[in-house]
Amino acid sequence: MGISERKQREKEEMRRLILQTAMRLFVERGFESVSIRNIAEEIEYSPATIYLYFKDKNELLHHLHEEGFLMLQTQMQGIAHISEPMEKLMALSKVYIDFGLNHPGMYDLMFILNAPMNYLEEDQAWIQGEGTFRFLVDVIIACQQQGRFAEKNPLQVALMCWSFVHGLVSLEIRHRTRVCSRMQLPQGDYIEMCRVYFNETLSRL
Amino acid sequence: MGISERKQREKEEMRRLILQTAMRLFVERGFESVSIRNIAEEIEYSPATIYLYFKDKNELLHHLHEEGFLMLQTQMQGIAHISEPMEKLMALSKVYIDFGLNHPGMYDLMFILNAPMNYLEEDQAWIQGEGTFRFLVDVIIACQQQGRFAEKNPLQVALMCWSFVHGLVSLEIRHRTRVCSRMQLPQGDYIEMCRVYFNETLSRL
DNA sequence: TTTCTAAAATAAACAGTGTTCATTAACTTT
DNA sequence: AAAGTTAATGAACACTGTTTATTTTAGAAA
Repeated sequence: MGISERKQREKEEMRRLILQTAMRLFVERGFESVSIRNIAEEIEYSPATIYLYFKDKNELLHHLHEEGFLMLQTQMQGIAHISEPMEKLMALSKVYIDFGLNHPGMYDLMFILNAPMNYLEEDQAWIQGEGTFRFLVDVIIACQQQGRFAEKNPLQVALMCWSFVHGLVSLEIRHRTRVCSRMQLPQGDYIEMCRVYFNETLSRL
Repeated sequence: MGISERKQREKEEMRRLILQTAMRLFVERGFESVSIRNIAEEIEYSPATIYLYFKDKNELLHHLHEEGFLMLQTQMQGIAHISEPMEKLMALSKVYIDFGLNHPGMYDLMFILNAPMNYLEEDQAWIQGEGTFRFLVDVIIACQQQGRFAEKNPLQVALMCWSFVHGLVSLEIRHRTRVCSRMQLPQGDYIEMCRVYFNETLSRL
């Protein structure tokens, strides 16, 4: 029964072709100008074909956002070797911020846009987000075992850290930090702000 | 020459009618489902008429986002009387977070969406944002005069505070805090997190 | 009061979007 | 070769923001 296996394989290849093309257009010309028709034209198929492989655009975007998490997690593997917890927390923040500023479109999809979340049911888990968040929580717990962050709920501390760096990145991406550039706050000092946040304040809890 | 004055007034009234209707639809049925045609139908004019009063949708959204800042600033006036700076900082955070969670569509427009910023030229000031940010900076400076926040750049400290609360609100609005609700972090504890952030950590700088 | 003119409003179109469905083409099985 | 199954598509639907030529409206001048 090699035929149905081949068909399965071809179907999977088609899915990947669509995703890869969508991703390429996405980073090439930005998110808001990637339509189903654009993708279809690029792969020389009819727009309707894409709907044979993905329920709707939300599902397509969800899979793209999944790819984004693979990218981010790859970056995060680069700091897995760091054993000193506070150093690791700083390094993690740097990875996160760099990722956001270097791949704003991807960051958008992962942490700002509604679309990829609309694909999930109300009660369904956001697996990618949880996996990444878990990484942060574990670092926080390691910090706590060194006596940092008092005996606070590690999830709460993790959410505080995440909120802080997400706030920085998303305000920057959506051009809201303009209030600062006009006020002569040195740009690109985000890592320094993390250092202040983590080393000089949060860690004294 | 009362006629041209009346015409001016009528023109201004029409602008307000469009803005008010847009705003109503906007809070009623959410942002993504408010089209120029919807607004036009609601006020019983042709869609093309709206383009006689607003250059494009970006400009319309920019004026809506301006209204949002008026709302927020009104809320902020409610804490103007507080003289103790750290208390004021906490109250300001509460106002900001409550505003975001109670008017997610408005918050979206003011701090997340690209559209209203696209109306501004590259080098043009984001007046509304700067005005509101200034309020925060002044509170920070008052805190510093009490010996808080060391001798850090007040703009930087302000951006850190803003990033933190914006991170919390925007992750919540865009349903990214799902990672926590599934991990049993008590929801609605944002104000407590601010307390920890400001009182127990940042203020020790 | 009637004609002229300038402003306001619109109908219709353009080019695009996501999505669906009846029809066609290709391939597998009988 | 005929029948059955699956994949792909053309064409349409109901939208979107936006522009332009045309018509309506209303004040000014005759």
